[in-house]
Amino acid sequence: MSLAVPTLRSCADCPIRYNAVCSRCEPDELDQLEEIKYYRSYAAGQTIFFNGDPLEFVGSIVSGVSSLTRTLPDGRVQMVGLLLPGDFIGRPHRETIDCDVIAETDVMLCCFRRKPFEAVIENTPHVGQRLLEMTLDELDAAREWMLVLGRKTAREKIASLLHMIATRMASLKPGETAATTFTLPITRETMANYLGLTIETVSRQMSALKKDGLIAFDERRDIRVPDLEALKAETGEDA
Amino acid sequence: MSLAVPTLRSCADCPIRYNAVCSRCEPDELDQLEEIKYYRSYAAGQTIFFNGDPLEFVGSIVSGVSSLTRTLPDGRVQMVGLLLPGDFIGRPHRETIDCDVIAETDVMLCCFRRKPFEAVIENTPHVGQRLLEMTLDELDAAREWMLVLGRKTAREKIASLLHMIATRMASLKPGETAATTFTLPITRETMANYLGLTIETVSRQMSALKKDGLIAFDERRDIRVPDLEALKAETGEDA
DNA sequence: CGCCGAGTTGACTGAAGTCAAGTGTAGTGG
DNA sequence: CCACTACACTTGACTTCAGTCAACTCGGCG
Repeated sequence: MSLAVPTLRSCADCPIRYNAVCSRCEPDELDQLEEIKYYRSYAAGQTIFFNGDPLEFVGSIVSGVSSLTRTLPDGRVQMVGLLLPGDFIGRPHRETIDCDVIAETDVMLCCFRRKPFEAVIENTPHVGQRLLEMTLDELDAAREWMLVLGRKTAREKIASLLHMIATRMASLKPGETAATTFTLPITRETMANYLGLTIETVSRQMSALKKDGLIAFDERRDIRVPDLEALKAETGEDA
Repeated sequence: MSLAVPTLRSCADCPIRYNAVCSRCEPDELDQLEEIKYYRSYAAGQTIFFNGDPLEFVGSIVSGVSSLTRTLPDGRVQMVGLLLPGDFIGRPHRETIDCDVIAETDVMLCCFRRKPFEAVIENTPHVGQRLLEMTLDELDAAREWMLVLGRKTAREKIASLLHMIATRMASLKPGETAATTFTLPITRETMANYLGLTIETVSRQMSALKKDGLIAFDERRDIRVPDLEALKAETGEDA
């Protein structure tokens, strides 16, 4: 399952030191975590956990993008979470995992065996407090997404996803202003599973938004948004 | 806003003593909470918080049912949470609330002003640990609901909601075996808002399930489920 | 008694799904 | 170097499920 494990690194120069579950830790708490941590790597497309797997470890995404999906017996798939660097996988005091966890890109995890990690939560305040805050943020995001899934049209769903990705990308390079260009990190199928649509509908709505001048692309994954506000007006969230 | 406030009661004989945010508290922790708690009552239909309101208190539902909803500018509504007795309203360290909170039935809340409650979380372990566990449960429920909203048919959505309410109600009164009879705590419109459907579709699917013998009702809100397993088979979750 | 709101039912419409055929690109092996 | 395959994506024709609009019942209440 794992690829080559990277050379062990110290928490001090970890890229997610200040937004992961460990971000509030005092030095002595960090020492406790450092004792039980280890790294694992996964290639794009690999499954990190299958639904029902025993939850032997929990951990943080150090780099890459991972998705949580649930599948109905007849094969219908719904993505229920998108995990970025710093996000947490697994939950304490749960014996098994109840969705598939898939590496959408190459992923590196900082793992803790579950039982020792539960002990850390019992014994130190800051890990549990940070985990509570992160879980509340995830709950807010999930509720936002329920509105998209339950009440938006296909066109609005696509516009919402593109607008979310565009603004997130734009916030990473704050020099640029109105027009934004980015490479979609996910396939049409992944978009469809996120939005509760079929790939055909995704494709048609992408073409329609292109025809209407709201987005532009030649290479299928390289998207240009000439006017972010115009795209936002298509999400249904604007008055 | 508030109706007549009930006579103050002690935590010892509180109906949600063993499943609310305080359920893990040691006697001294309970004393701390008892010092800052107060009760509020709301009539069915009242709004407890409007979207954007300052979050001055948090608290537990002692009795009744409350909903969380989000609304698009053109009026489309999506319910994003259904809170039953023991469930928690509000989140620590958040200045405002980002959805509407509505009393679906008469509701009694056990409230704590937010700032003192945050202090309790900092100073005692068991409130934060229990709140983390409850929030993780809510996140699981939200993800389960994303699958319902994104991928299920109208009939499967209705069956899923009825099955969920039947099982949750059953868990609240552990004396009865398989609670196959319950009173729907919500209107058809509320059901529609929860399921991402119209009231007409809800009504039609309720009639269809009734015709197929999966549920029975004369009074529109008093539902009898003769065979919980048969209902579950209609949710799409059974193989 | 008439009004109102909750709910039901019917006729029709339309948005998204299904099925099918196609393009374009990348990789593989003879 | 060119088939051959595989995969991601697009497009078209048709179907269907749920939405829209409208008429109706039922019960409660001033």
